[in-house]
Amino acid sequence: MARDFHIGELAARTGRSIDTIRWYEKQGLIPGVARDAGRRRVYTENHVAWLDLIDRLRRTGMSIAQLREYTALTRQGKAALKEQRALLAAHGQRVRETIADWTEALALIEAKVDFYGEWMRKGKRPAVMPHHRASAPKKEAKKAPRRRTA
Amino acid sequence: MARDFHIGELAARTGRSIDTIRWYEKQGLIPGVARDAGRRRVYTENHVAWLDLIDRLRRTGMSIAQLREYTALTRQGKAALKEQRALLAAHGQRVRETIADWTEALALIEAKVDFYGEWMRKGKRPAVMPHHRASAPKKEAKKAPRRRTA
DNA sequence: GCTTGAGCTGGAGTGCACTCAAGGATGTTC
DNA sequence: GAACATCCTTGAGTGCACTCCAGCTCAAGC
Repeated sequence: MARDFHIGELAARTGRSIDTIRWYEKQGLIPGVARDAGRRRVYTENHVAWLDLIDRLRRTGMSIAQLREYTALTRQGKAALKEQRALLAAHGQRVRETIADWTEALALIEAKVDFYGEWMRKGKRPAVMPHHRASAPKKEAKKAPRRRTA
Repeated sequence: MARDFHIGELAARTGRSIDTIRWYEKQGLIPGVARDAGRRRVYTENHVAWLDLIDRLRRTGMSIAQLREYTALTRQGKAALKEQRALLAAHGQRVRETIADWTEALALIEAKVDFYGEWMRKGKRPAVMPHHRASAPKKEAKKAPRRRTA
């Protein structure tokens, strides 16, 4: 279909750096990369879509290791459909849990913002800040990923 | 009020490791740590509450640097009320944005899970996977924090 | 045919947030 | 008073996910 292209364009179109793309490939996250006569990597539209998916998963906290697993599964195509689905479903569950966790945290943050607002308006510290005898050790904290500093 | 305690108990009650607590202190995230006769750190109930707040903020992606800033502001008490509020409000905004981002990603993930389900049921790849000509470069990606591997 | 620009490889370096280890002091229990 | 737990400090090490660099090749434009 549409003409293929080199790494610079892929980088521009996906928002990742060239180095990151090469590094991802080395990590096994980018299947089907051809080379042209001059040994340069050649990409297709599919790679753009794939990197977009990768990005979604990364941004919702999937580690490179898990992404590598998932990529390996998709490489097996139909044969590993069940596993692909399971892996994604599990990730979806983690995402739901994290959203719940963040939503809860947001409530606390907003309460504290209100508390400050009160304090400023009244000139003196309001009686109750629901500093919440809440969260127990919460050993099983939700995970969330690091993002590039971009 | 309630008797004070040492670092081991604080660690147990907040779910952080002893090393982390000492490291946080060195980073300027824990004000008002007294010492007993034997130079051991002494904590109060307030420290438990404070660490819980810190934890909330950390888990919603606030960096140590920002936490340090916030801590410094609270150390100034009333004098920096406005800044404390602004910092927290800004963070709340980021949290809201991230939740929105994650929610959007979740929709894609679930769509893909359904897609796999279809594929498995029908035995052949369904026509449309809204592989979504969606997300543009998305240079301004939402940030999210790293979590301890715990 | 030479400059310019994009891409290549391999490997070292970075930033963040811990985490661990060594060697020692102090406190508590029997 | 000996054993053991708990705490102390300093400094080094870890894991993750990039990011940068040196030195090179290749292709295209003028």
